[in-house]
Amino acid sequence: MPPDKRIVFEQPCPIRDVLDRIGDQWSLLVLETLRGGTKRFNVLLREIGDISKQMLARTLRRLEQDGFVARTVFPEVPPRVEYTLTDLGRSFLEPMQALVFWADIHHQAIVAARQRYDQVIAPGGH
Amino acid sequence: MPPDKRIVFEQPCPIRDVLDRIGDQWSLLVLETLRGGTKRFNVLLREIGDISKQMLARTLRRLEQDGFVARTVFPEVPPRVEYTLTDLGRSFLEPMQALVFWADIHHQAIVAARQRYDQVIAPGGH
DNA sequence: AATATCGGTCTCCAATTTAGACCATGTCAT
DNA sequence: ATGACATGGTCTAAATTGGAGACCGATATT
Repeated sequence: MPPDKRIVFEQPCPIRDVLDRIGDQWSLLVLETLRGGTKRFNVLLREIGDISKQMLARTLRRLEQDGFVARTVFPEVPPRVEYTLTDLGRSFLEPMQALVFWADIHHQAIVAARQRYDQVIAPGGH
Repeated sequence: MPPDKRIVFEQPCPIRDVLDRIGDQWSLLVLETLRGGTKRFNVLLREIGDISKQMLARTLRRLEQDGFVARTVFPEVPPRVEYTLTDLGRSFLEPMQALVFWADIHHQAIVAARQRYDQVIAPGGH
């Protein structure tokens, strides 16, 4: 993202600003995974399954930056780093929950729409 | 996305499947823009402002595919193509609205968190 | 010794996104 | 008649982003 894509009229547009952050491949998924409680880096990595270390590290750093998660380092060997939702992060789970419910309820409709599209529109093309 | 990243245990995981679609740079923004009613391609392009033609076209095609928006072509010259939310698309606006409200309410907290991060954590590094 | 754990970072390569040219067609002003 | 403009895209080349896997330092385990 260019440094100030989210700036409109000299002020950040809240919606754009927030959507730009959580609207990526992984943020929502990480947040959803942390709903289950404090977790270590490698636990997140394994639970999510198909995220790369690099992207998990980046996503967590941005979520930390924006105050959604807190990062705690334990100076042990081997190192231990725990990630946990902040109050802000937890408050975000509520609207997100609504989205997850919606997804559950309407998933079939989406799958059906895809099939219709593949059969009716795709062969002829636009 | 590899063709079947969203397939888990031989069945699509609804949450992953839906989040993978709407969780991209542009889908939520396009949907939010269409909340205002039926719009033509170039109107969307101008209202969103910093999306490229190609990405708008792609995003709209996927939203159409998944049944969120309907596409109507008027065989005029110059061509006219209108995009409008379907019932499914409109039903999605409700949980999304919750997200938008949340963003409005908590935007300041996020901005504050960023400043804290920049001042406290960034200089020392991790 | 070797090997594994842990939380990353780094490099290299593949995939995605962007900017911008281009297209066909018809209307409007010169 | 000629040129500019509008529309809804698509195509290409260049820039950005993402993934796979090597690597690290310190210690415990085999």
